[in-house]
Amino acid sequence: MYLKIEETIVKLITEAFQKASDRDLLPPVSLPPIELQIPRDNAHGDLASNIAMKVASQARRPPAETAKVILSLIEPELNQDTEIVRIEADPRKGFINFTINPSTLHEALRVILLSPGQWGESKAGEGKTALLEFISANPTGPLTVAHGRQAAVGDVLANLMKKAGFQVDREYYLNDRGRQMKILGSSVYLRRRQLHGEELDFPGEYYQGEYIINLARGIPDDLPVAEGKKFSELSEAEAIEYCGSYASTILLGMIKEELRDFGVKMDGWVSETELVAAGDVEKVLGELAERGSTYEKDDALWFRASSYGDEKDRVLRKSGGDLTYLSSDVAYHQEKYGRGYSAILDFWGPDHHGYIARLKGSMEALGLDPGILEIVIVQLTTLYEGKKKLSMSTRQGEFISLRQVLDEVGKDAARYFFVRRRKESHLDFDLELARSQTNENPVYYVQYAHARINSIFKKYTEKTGLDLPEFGQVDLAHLREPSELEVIKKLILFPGLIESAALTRQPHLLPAYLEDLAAIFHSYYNQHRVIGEDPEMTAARLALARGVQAVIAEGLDILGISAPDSM
RNA sequence: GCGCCUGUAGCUCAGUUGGAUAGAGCACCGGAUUUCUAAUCCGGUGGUCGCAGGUUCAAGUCCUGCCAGGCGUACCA
Repeated sequence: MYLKIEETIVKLITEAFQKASDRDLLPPVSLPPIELQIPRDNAHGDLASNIAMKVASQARRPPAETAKVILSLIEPELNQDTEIVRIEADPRKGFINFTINPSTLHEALRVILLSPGQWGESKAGEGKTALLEFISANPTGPLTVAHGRQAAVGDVLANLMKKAGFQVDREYYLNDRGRQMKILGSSVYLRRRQLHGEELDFPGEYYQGEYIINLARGIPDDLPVAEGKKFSELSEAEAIEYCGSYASTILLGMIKEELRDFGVKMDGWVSETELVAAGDVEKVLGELAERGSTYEKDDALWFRASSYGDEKDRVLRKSGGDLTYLSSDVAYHQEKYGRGYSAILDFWGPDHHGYIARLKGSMEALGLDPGILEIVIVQLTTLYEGKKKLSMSTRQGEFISLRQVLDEVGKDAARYFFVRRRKESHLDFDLELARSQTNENPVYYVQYAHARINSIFKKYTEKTGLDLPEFGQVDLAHLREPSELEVIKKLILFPGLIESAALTRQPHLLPAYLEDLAAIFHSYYNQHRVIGEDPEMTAARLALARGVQAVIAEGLDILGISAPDSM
C-alpha cells in the first residue's frame, strides 16, 4: 500500500521537474533516485522528499527555492480524491512534505481486516530458499543462556524470513564425536568410579557440572549393554565409550525437550558421526587436495586458509591422524551448498568469530560462492537478578542453564528478552524484570494491548447483544481523528518492517515496532472510547482495534510468543 | 601486536538508504479512573552521541587516527 503511494509521489516529482525545465522555471536536471522518508515530527507530513537538496548544485539555486517551484507545480493537481491531499515546502532546508489522504489509509486498513494474519507477508524472498543452522551445541551438557539467545535470534529470524517469502529450513548440527565426546565419556566414567568409593582426582578439563554425577548414577553395574554384556564386564576403554554414548543420548533427549519447551522446532538434525561414516569428510579432503588447497607439514594435513583471507593456514588432520572439527565442518557446509540454498546462515557466539575466515575460505577453495554463507554472530548474555550479576562460569559448572531461565520467567518473556536487543549488543537479562508482572515489563505491555482489545470486543457483545461487525465491510471513513490516522499509519509500516528485519537479519526491530504500536494504541484508548452512542462510529473504531489486534497477534506469532485474550 | 564486537540521558537501550529541534523504557517529580482491564495514559526533570580530525548543502550515522571495555588470536570446539 505504501509502495503505491511512493510510486505516485515519485511520478509527481519527476513530472514536476520536467515541467519546470519546459517552462524555464528550473534548468534541466538529471534526477537522482527519489527517496522518501517518514518525518520524525508529524507536523512535517507523512512522507518527505529531500530531492531539492540533492539537485541543489545542478539547479544552481538554494534547495528551498527549488522546493517552492516543485510545490507550485504539484499542488494544483491535488484534491480530495487523490492519494495525496497536501504538499508543503520547508522554507529552511528544502524538504518537500506530503500528507496522505485519509481515505487511502482507510483502504489500507481494510486490506488488513480482510486477511488478518497475512498483512506482514511480502514477496522479498520469493523463490529463494534459506537454511538456518543454530545452537548446534555438543550434547555434552545442558543448553546455556548463550545458546538460548542464539536459538531465539535464529528462530525468530527464520519466522521473519518465512513471512518475507523465503522458504526456510532450520537445522541442528550434532557434534557427536571427537575430543569433547571422549571427555564426556571419561567424565561420567570417572564420576561413576568415585560414586563407587574410589578416591580419584577429577581433572580440570573434564566436565564439572553436577549433571555428570547424575548421569553416572544412571549406570548400574548390571546394566545390559551391547551383546548381552553387562556394564561391569566392559574393559575400561569400552566402558568410557559406553559412558559417552549413554550420556550424550540422554543429554540430547534433554536438549530436544528443552527446545520444544522453548518453542523451537528443527527441520533437520545432522550428525557429525554419520557424516564421517558416510565418507563425506574424506571426500572433501580429497577435493581440497585436488584443487591444491592442502599440504602436509609436521605429519599433519593443512588447509591453505591464508590464501583465502585467513591470517594463517589451518590443520585438517592432526599428526596423530585424528580429524579436526574444521574438516567435518567443511564437509558439512559443502553438503549444505549441495542442497541448493540461496542463503546459508550459521548462528555463532562471539568466541567463534575467529573461525569465520577459515570456513568461508574453505568454501571458496572448493569453488563455491562464499557470499551465500552468512555467519551471524550473536553476542553474549549476562544474567542479573535485579542489580545482582549472576555467575556464569562454565569451568566451575555453575552456569545458569537455559532450562533454569525458562523455569524462572517462562517461554514468552525469555524469547522476548533474547531478541529485544540488537544481536551485536551484549545483553543484560534481568530475570527479576522478566518475571515481574508490572508496567516495567515490555512483554506484558505488548500482550496487554492484545488482551485489552479482546476485552473491548467482549464488552461490546455483552452490552449490545450483537455479534461483532463484519470488519471488512465496515465504513471506515468515520476514522478521522489524528490519533486514529496515527494508528493506521503505524499498521501500514508492518510489512516493510518485517521485510527489512528479515533482509538485514535484525529481529530486534520487531519487538521495538510492537512496543511502539502498543503505545500508540494504549494512548488512543485512553483518549477515545471505542464503544459509543453512534453505531457506525463504534463499528469503525472496533475495526481499527481489530486491525491493531491482528498485527500484534501476527507480530507475537513471529516472535513465537502467545497473544493472550485476557490477562 | 593483530582481528571482530561495543561506547548515545543516572541505568538498560533504540535511532531506517547520511536529513528537519537526538528518542523510548526504567528511575525521580507532578497529575488522570461515577463510563470499554490503571499490567494503561498525560505532563515535567535529565545529553560535550567515547575523543580528535576529515568528507558533505547536511554526520549519532560515512572515512582516518586515538582512548576505553568485551571476545578471539590452538594440531579445542
